[in-house]
Amino acid sequence: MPRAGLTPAIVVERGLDLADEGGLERLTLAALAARLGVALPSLYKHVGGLDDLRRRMAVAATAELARRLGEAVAGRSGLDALTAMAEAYRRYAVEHPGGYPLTQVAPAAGDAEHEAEAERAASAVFAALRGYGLEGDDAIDATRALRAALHGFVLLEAGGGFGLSRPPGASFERMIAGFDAAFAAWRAG
Amino acid sequence: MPRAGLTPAIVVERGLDLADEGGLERLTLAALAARLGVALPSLYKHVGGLDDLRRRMAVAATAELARRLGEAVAGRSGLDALTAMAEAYRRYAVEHPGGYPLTQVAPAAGDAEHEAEAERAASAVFAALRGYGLEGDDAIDATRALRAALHGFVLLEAGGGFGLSRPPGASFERMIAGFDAAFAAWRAG
DNA sequence: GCCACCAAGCTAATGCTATTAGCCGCACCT
DNA sequence: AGGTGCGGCTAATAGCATTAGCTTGGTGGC
Repeated sequence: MPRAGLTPAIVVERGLDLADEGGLERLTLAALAARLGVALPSLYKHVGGLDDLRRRMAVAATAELARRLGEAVAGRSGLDALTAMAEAYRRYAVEHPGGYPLTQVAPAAGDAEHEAEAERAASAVFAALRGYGLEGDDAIDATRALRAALHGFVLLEAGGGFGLSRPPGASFERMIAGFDAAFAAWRAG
Repeated sequence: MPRAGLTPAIVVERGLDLADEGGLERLTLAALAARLGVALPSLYKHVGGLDDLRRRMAVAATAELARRLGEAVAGRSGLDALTAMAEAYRRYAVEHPGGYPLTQVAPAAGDAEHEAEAERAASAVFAALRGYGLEGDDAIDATRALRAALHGFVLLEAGGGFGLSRPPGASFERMIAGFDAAFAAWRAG
């Protein structure tokens, strides 16, 4: 019998595909093994189990999100940076409905690799606010509010939490414009 | 053997307790049956299965959230209403970490009971914005932004997504203040 | 070119989960 | 007191993750 030629990277990649297609609940070792044309236990030669697979997927997804966010804010500032970052954020979530939720699970304590990627992603959000001149607690509060709004928006959109009355993209743009104005006057908040 | 005296309501209630203690992943029919002092298949006399249990829990949790939000906005307006509603929202999420996520899953198509409760909760959020004089798409966008921020904030807080550097409550207050200012100037957004 | 080794695949077995089928007895209603 | 329905039970099935241990194919050393 010919070997399948799997590697941990391939397993993680196909796992992300599977999650994007059917949601994270459908990510099962059995389904993934079938997708890869391999018996279920064979996967254990490449990943440590379902939990380990999910962790690796989270690291990969977070790295990709961080990369896109970093690219979006590079060379931009103010509303321009904020808009580009937010659009990149939402686009990633729309394109990767299975991978996105993994980018927002907190890394396990001591998981340096995962923590580093999560930090990179959070830094890109933070960087989009650099032009607003916020410092200390102001900057922390602003970053938290922005992350919360982005996270909540894409989750509600993906979950069908918004009605069908108005395109989500329009509401998203308006929300970002609202944040731009709020950040400009943040110190008075 | 003495009867346990279960009802669907009791099963749902204990299920919510279980979810609040260990998270939604730990909500298993086996654990719930053990908690209720009953064999696993006995639960099927009261709920249709795991999916049905989760749906009933979602309805109950959403009803409770809607009740609290409705009470918070009653007799208040403007920033007062916004703050009270937001505090009630966050408090519910903190007190019911297992039940809260269920309040934000979209009802199945045709599930009138679930839809009605979800509508009640969304209406309470909407009602908190009444004092800002927003209409049409402006009101839709504002409600979506507020819901997104509330949802994202409590999820990130519960998931440990925020660092330990600053109390989340302070950031939450600041976020609400930011929304108050943003809604006051929303039409210009 | 052969051989030995290692890793990648496999089958088999275990235990946990949900679900269904079918049995039994308690408690209420007349 | 008796009948009946409902709420509990045990048994059986199927899907999942995980572990153990076997087999074989590809590759590097000689």
